[in-house]
Amino acid sequence: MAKLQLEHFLPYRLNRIASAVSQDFRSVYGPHHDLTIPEWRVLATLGQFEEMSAKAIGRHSAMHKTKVSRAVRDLEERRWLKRRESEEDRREEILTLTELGRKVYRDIVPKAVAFERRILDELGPGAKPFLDALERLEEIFSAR
Amino acid sequence: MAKLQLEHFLPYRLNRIASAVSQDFRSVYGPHHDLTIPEWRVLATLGQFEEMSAKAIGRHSAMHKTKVSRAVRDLEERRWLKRRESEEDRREEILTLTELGRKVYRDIVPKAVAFERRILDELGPGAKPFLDALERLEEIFSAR
DNA sequence: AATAGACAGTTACAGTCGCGACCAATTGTG
DNA sequence: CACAATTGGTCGCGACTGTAACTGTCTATT
Repeated sequence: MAKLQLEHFLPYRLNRIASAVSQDFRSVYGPHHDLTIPEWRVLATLGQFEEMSAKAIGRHSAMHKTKVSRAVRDLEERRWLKRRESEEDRREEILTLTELGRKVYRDIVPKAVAFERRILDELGPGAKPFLDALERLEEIFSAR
Repeated sequence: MAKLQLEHFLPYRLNRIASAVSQDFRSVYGPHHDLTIPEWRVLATLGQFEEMSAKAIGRHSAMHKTKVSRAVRDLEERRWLKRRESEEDRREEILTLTELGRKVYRDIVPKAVAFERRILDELGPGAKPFLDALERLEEIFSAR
């Protein structure tokens, strides 16, 4: 009978590591801005692309459309983004960050980049093969 | 201004990969047994250790005690495990799998091992450094 | 022996999530 | 041009989660 040790089982380990990393990343922006992960993803996507529809944000950040919808609603209430009706397709809303939203974005990005840098530095020479493996995994699972 | 591309950002990638792997792992046992992740973790832990308290299961499988409590309740209803009061400490309950529970466990384990094997094989020579990096990350984040 | 604090496990509650139904706008088909 | 099918976005619902409060038991201090 094959043995299985949960603590060495890949899906389990990946989940633990992913949530530990996310949890720790919270400490990067948490103290200054109170953000959920979905909100952060919307902010990051809009910071990156200037303007985008909710649909496109969902595609780019791998979020269900209801999750995007709610994150957008909350960010709008906080005046970090605004919406305007698309002219070509009036079902669509074009979303952009407000000046305040961009300010927060510019505040967080360098911290996020440094956070990632710190982790990769701790992996040392192991970082490159690790990132390669992640890429390979992304390929594998996007094909399914 | 440092740039940030969400799709290449480590916490984001780890979360995506972890949930894709878990999702895909569901397809291993899903068709035969309907199990949630917490239930699977309890089953796997008890399969591994024969008998254990809920507290110990939580520690070993990194789950909050309320999550363990509910998973145990559900598995008990399904007659996959049973509880008995500890004799040394009557606050504690000693949990063990029933024969039915062990049957399910023995059915799933080889599939789980094969599932993991398949992923690592797809990583080829990159598998070893990848696993090393995971171990390193576990160290880093358990220290925090 | 009595009582205060710690501890195992459960429960109530509030927040979050995804599915499915929905609305309004758009596109395709006859 | 009508009307059926599709699409972007929202909302209600049930399922699941962690926090905090609670119950019952144990342990340490007196």
